[in-house]
Amino acid sequence: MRQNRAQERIDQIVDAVIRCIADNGYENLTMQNISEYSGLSRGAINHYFKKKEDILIEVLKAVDQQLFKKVDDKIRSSSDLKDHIRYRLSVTYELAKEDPVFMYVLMDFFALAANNSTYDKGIKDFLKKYRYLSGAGLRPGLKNGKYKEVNAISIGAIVVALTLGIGIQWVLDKNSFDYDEVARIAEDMVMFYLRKNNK
Amino acid sequence: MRQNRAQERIDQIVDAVIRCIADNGYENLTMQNISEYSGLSRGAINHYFKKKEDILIEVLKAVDQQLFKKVDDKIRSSSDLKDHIRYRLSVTYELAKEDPVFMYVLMDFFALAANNSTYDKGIKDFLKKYRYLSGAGLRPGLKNGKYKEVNAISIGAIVVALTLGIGIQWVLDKNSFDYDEVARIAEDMVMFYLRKNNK
Amino acid sequence: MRQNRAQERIDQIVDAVIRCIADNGYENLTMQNISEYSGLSRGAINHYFKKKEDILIEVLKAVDQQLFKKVDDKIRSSSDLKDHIRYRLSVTYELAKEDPVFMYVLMDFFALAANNSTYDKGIKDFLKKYRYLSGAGLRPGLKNGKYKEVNAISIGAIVVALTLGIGIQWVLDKNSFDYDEVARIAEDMVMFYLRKNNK
Amino acid sequence: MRQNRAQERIDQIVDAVIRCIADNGYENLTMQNISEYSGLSRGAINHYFKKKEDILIEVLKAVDQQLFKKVDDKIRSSSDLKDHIRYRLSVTYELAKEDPVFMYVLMDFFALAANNSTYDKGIKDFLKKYRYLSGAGLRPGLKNGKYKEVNAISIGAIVVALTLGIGIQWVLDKNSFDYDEVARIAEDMVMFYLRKNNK
DNA sequence: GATGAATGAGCGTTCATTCAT
DNA sequence: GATGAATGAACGCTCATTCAT
Repeated sequence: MRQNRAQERIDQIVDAVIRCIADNGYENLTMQNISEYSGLSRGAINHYFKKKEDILIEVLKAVDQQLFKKVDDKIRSSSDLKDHIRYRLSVTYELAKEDPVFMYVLMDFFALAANNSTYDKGIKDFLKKYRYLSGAGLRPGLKNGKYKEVNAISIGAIVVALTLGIGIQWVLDKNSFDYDEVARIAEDMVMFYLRKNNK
Repeated sequence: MRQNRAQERIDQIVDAVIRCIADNGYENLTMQNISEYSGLSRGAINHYFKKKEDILIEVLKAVDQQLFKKVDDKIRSSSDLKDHIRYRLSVTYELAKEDPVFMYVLMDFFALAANNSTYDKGIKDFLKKYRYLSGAGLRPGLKNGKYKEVNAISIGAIVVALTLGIGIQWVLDKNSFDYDEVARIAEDMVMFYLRKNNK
Repeated sequence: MRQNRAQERIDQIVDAVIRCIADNGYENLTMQNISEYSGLSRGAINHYFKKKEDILIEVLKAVDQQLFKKVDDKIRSSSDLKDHIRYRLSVTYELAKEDPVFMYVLMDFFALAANNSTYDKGIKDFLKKYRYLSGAGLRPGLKNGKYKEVNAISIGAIVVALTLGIGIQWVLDKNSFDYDEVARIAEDMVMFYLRKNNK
Repeated sequence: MRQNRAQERIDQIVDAVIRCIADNGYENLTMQNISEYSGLSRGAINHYFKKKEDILIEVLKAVDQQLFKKVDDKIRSSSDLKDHIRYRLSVTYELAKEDPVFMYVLMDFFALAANNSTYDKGIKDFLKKYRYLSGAGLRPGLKNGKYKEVNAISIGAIVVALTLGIGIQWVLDKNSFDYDEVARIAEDMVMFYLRKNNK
C-alpha cells in the first residue's frame, strides 16, 4: 500500500516532467515547474527524489518503457504479421506524428547526453535497443532468404536514423514537408533495399 | 582596420562558443566559459554582444555557413560530377564523422529551437536549406529520366534525416555500429530507390 | 501562524530597507545590504519579494502608514483640540525633527518618482493625502467664520511645502538654522494668514 | 584657445548631464548616456573628467550658477524694486514653473547629498546661499522699520522651504493643485507675516 | 508523509574606469 | 586631443537543495 502511494507519486512526477519538457524544453525545467505541473509541493518532490537529476533518470526510463509499450501495442494489435519490418517502420512513423511529446523529450536527452555522463548510458542503451528492435524484424526474412545478406544492426541504425531524423525535422517545422509521403518513401526505400537482386 | 579588429573578436567569440558547446553542451555554456575559451574578458564579450542570445544567433549563422562551405569545398574539389546526389551524401557522412563538433552544436540547437522562438526561425531555415540542397542533386537525374518521378523535397527530407539520424547516433555512441558501412548502405538505399523500375 | 511568520519577515525586510535607505541612500540599497540589515539571507528576501522593486513598493506603503499613524497618535494624545491646524503643523515639525528617517526615505522616493512610473503613483497619492490632511484642520475654522475664505487644498499644499522644505533643509544641514524657531514662524505664518482681516 | 576648447567641451558635458538627469533621473545617468546626450565619445568625457563624480560636482556648480543668474536676470530686468522680497519670491516661483529641469536635478542632488559627502558640501552651500539671498531682501525693510524684528536666516529658510516644497510637489504632480494660486498665497503669507502689528 | 521557508552558489548583465592606438 | 576596446567588480535574480515544522 505504501509502495503503491509512493509509486503513484513517482509516476505523477515523471509524467509532469515529460509534459513540462515537451511544453517548455529542458532549459526551462525547474523544480517549481515540476511542482506546478504535478500538483505536488516542492517538498514532496524532494521527498521522492533527492536530486533533480534523479528525476530525469527516471524520466528517461519511463520514456523508454512507454515508447516501447506504445510501439508494441500497435504491432500486437495488428493482424498483419507477414512483413514485420515494414510494419514496425510504419508504426514508428505513426507514433512520432501522433505523440510528438516523446520526440521533444528525446531531443533534449540527446543534447544532454552528449556531454553528461548521467544520461549518456541511458541514451546509449535506448538507442542500442531501438537499433536491435528495428533490425530484428528482418531476421525471419534473412533466414528464409527473402532478404539479401545485411547486418541487422546496420539496418537498425538506418531505420532509427530515419525515424529520428524525420521526427526531428517534423517537430521543428511541421509545415515544411509532407510527413506521410516522406514516411512512405522511407519505408519503401528500406524494403526495396532489402529485397534481393535489386542491385 | 577597426572593422577587422571587431570581426576578429566576433569570430573569436563565436568559435569559442562552438568549441564550448561541443565540449560541455549548451547547458554548461556560461559567459565565464565563453570568456575562458575565447581568451577574452567577460567585459570584452559583452562589448561585442549585448546579450548571450545574440552570440548564439551568430553561432547558428556561423555553423550554417561553415557547414555549407565545408560541404561545398569537398564537392568542388572532386572530379566526380556524374552522380551529384551520391557524392553529396558521401561528403556529408564524411563530414559528420570528421567534424562531429557541428553535430554536437546542432543537437543543442534542435533542442533549444523546439521551445525557443529565437532559434526556431534559424533552425527552420537551416533545415529547409539542407533539404533543398540534398534534393537538388537529383534534379539532373530527374530531367534526363534517369530517376523515377519523386518529390525533390521529400527526398531531401530523407537525406537530411539519414545524415542527422546517423550523425546523432554516432556522436552519442561511437562504438555501437560501423559508421562507414551504415553510411554506405544509406547511400545505396537512396540511390537504389531513385533508380527507375525498382518497384 | 504561517501568515504571521510571513508578515513578520516582510516587516523585517521593510524595516531593514527603511533603515538602510536612511543610512546609505537609495543609491547604495542593494540586496546584499538589505540582507545584512534584516539579518535574513538573500534567498529569504527573494522568497518574500520576487523583485527589488516590489520591496520598495511595500516600503512606500509602510512609510505612508507609519507616518500617518505617528502623526495621528500625537494628535490624539493631545487634549488641545481647539486649534487643529496649528496642532497638526506643530506635530509634523516635531516628527520631522525626531524621526528624520522618514525624511531621508521620502527624499529618495521623490527623486525616484520623478522618473519612475512604479513609485510615481504612490508618491502622488502620498502627497495628495497629506495635502488633504493638512488642509482638513482648517475646515471647522472656515465653517464657523474664524478663518477667511481659502481653498483648503492650496493651504494643504503650503503646509506640506513648509514641512517638506524645512525638513529637507534640516536633514541636509542640521546646523544651518534654528529648527524650532523656523517651525514656530512657519506655524505663525500660516495661522496669521488664515485669520480674518489680516489684509 | 586651448582653454576655450576645453571649457566648451566641459560645458557641453555638464549641460548634457543636466538634461539627462532631468529626463531620466540620476539613477539612469550612465557614462554612455552622457556620451549620447553630449555628442561626445566616452573617451572624450573621460579625458575631461577622471571620475563620474567629478562631472556631478561640476554639474552642481553649474546648476547653482545658472539658477542664480536666471533669478538675478529676472530681478534686474524688473523695474519693481520697491518690494525686493516679494519680487524674489515671485521670480522664484515663476522659474520653478518655467524651468522644472532645475527642480528635477536638485531633487536628485538632495537625495544624493543626504548620504554622500561629495555632494553634501555643495548642497549645503547651495541651500545656505539661497537662504541668505531669500532673506536678504527683507533687510531694507527691517532697517527702515517696515518689517517686524525677525531673523533673516529663519525667514530665508521659510522662503527656501516654500519654494522647494511647492516646486517638488508640482514637478511630481502637475495636476494636483493650482500652482499660481499657491505661489500667490505663499507670497502673501510671507508678506503678511513680516508686516508689523499683525499679531 | 508533506510543506514551503531558508540558503547561497552561480547566472547574465551593467557599468565606471583604464589605456593602447 | 580623441577614441572605443577591454577590464572586472558588483548588481539583481534564479534555482536546486536542505531542513525545521
